[in-house]
Amino acid sequence: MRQAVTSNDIIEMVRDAGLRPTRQRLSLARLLFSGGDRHVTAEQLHSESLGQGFSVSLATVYNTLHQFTTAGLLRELVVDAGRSYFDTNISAHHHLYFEDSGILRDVAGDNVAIGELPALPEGAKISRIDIIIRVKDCAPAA
Amino acid sequence: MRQAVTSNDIIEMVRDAGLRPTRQRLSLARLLFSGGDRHVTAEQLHSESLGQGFSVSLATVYNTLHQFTTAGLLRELVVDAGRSYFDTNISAHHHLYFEDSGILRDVAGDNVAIGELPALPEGAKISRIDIIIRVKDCAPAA
DNA sequence: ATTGTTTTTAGAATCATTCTAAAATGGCTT
DNA sequence: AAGCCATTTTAGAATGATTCTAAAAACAAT
Ligand SMILES: [Mn+2]
Ligand SMILES: [Mn+2]
Ligand SMILES: [Zn+2]
Ligand SMILES: [Zn+2]
Repeated sequence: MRQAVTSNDIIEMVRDAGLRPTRQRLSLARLLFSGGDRHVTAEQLHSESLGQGFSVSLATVYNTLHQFTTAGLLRELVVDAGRSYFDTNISAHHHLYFEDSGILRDVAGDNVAIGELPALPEGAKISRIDIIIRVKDCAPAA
Repeated sequence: MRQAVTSNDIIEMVRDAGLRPTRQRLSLARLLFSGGDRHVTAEQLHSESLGQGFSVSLATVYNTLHQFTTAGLLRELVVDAGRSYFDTNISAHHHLYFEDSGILRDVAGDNVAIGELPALPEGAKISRIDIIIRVKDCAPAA
């Protein structure tokens, strides 16, 4: 399980990722990992931080999100051209995407079965399979 | 079948899409639909046009790609943050994406089975299901 | 405290895409 | 053919998310 709650858990998590537990990284990690799983954009996380009264630069938010992603603490989702979401749920699962509201919802990974795939070229390895179910909220976003 | 080869087929296709068969649209349509299926970006199609000696503005390439997409002649793929691909294959199928080279390859639609999905909210409709198998070409791109 | 490394930051730069407003073209009618 | 009006194309500016730059701040180790 990787449900961090205490300050020490957060510090551990960042340190284990090979990153210095700086004030900014710890605050962002707390926002990301202290509640349930989330899907956030850099801008969202940035304004959430400012809202909570602690200021980080947007550049640091981007740096941190990418560092966490490289360390395997986050997964980057491409669901909409020109905007990246970061997912705190790194287990195998897929997504429901509400195109109108921009909201993402998880779909359990075992709800999808993949049959035979074409043979891959020499030395190629599947790095990930992304499944996005695009939904049109025919009613205006609640 | 929608394999267009003759000039008349191309004109028909554009006209049936509710668009005037202008020189630019016909030339772009010919590039897109005269060979086998393709996955192109706006930039790619634009420089391909210039390469063939007929000049279109990039704005027109974007306009045309979106108009063709709206008309159902193309499908827009989001596979990489910050770059849109347009797919001339509009039948139900999925994609293999070579992350290093940026190449897309089709995967037959019946190679994938989707189980039960979570209940959708009132009036919501699935508009599309995108499956992207990301491949790391462990060897340098051929 | 000193030093050397890592991190943060403001602001500039990038880059795909969209927008704007003007010029060109197309389709009709006379 | 000439005139008219709607549609299309276009160059260039604008946008917006992201990345880069180079300098200041924070950190860890001595
Ligand atoms: Mn990225
Ligand atoms: Mn688009
Ligand atoms: Zn998720
Ligand atoms: Zn395809």
